[in-house]
Amino acid sequence: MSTQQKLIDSARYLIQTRGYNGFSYADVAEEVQVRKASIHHHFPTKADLALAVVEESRAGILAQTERLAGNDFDPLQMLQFYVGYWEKCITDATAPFCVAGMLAAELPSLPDNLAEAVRAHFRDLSRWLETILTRGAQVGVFQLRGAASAETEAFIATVYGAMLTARAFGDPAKFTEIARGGVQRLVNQDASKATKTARR
Amino acid sequence: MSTQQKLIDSARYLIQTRGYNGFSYADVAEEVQVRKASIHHHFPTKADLALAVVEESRAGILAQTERLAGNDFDPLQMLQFYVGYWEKCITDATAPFCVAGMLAAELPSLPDNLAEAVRAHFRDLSRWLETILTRGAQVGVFQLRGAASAETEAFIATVYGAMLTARAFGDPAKFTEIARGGVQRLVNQDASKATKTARR
DNA sequence: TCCACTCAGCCTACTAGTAGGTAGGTTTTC
DNA sequence: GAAAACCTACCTACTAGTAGGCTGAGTGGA
Repeated sequence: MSTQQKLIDSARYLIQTRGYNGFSYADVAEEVQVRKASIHHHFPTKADLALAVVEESRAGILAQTERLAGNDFDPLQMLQFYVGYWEKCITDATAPFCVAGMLAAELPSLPDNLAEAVRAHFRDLSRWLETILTRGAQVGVFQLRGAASAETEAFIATVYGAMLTARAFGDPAKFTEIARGGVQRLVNQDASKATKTARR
Repeated sequence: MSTQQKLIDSARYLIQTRGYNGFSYADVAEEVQVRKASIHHHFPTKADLALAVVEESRAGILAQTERLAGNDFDPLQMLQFYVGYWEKCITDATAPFCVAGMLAAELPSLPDNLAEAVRAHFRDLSRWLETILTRGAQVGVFQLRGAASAETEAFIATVYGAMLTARAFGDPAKFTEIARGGVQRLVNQDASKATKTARR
């Protein structure tokens, strides 16, 4: 793996655990086993490094969004995949928190360009999830109580709130419990009782 | 107001906006218009200052919890009061985030005693809310889908997730929208349709 | 009433250590 | 041999925290 990638990975982990204001170039240098100056070679400023971390995540979401274009996906399975991804990350502590969630909390103290990237991340995530929820409602797998945008934001709040709660109680299991409840809430109870294969 | 209280208030605001790792004694000194050394006089270490902030919040919750002892309260009104409190704080930006929520995100990087106080805060909050939810279920105002503890944690996640979401999107209205939805979800639909006065 | 004393509160001036960042030279790679 | 990667050595600004002195409001005699 390239040093540049190692630097991004290290920064990601440090942001997840300690936040933007809680880590330094010295920490990254220690982890990746290079000198501080070498990090500045790849990322002139700390904001540049954090930006690279966020943009990498955004690219991941964007790639996922494009895969939804064909409309031939299972909305429920997609949501369960999303929650399951974080379940695994949080449970085995590889990524005990979403990097964008951490940065969102620190938003008012972040450099402008980084703050904007974080907001963009949430817009991207929101768009991706709203597509899934809308599609799910169309095929009858989901039952939305309000506007798709509002339901999407509520779902995002549940997932990120679940991360925070799990951290606050020091218990990863709480994430699973709360997040799965958030998915279940969207599922159309009538449809899931009647048929098990509610596809187009 | 005493200097000590001014220091706590200043620290509270700074933690809410920038987090524990995002502010310094210099910032507090600037705001309260005293010298750094004077802060150390009142609070020997930064952790002591932050601890005072958290303990003040805990005391508030504890006082609220004691008021529930008599069982003569309206559970729905209580929950709406809680959400309304944060609605006001976030909307008028007096307190754009819960101090414990912010610290919970930073938990892994906090000094031990401070981290423990934050966890204790969440235990207290959880106990208070669970009392309200349980009582609400007893009198039929609320309808709990699962265990009271699970519902409580889900509600906490929704509220704190709503704060994070509002900050991420730079829109305080999102907090109101999501949090009120969180309350509504608990309300017993049958009961609220049938009678408007579901008291003991 | 005056003096001696205490003490909280606040100050200036300082410490050791760390922050992010830079200048410029050396090594590695294509 | 040129570019990219990485280094040593350094800088300035800032961090939390300390040492020790000044002030002014009480307190307890005699």
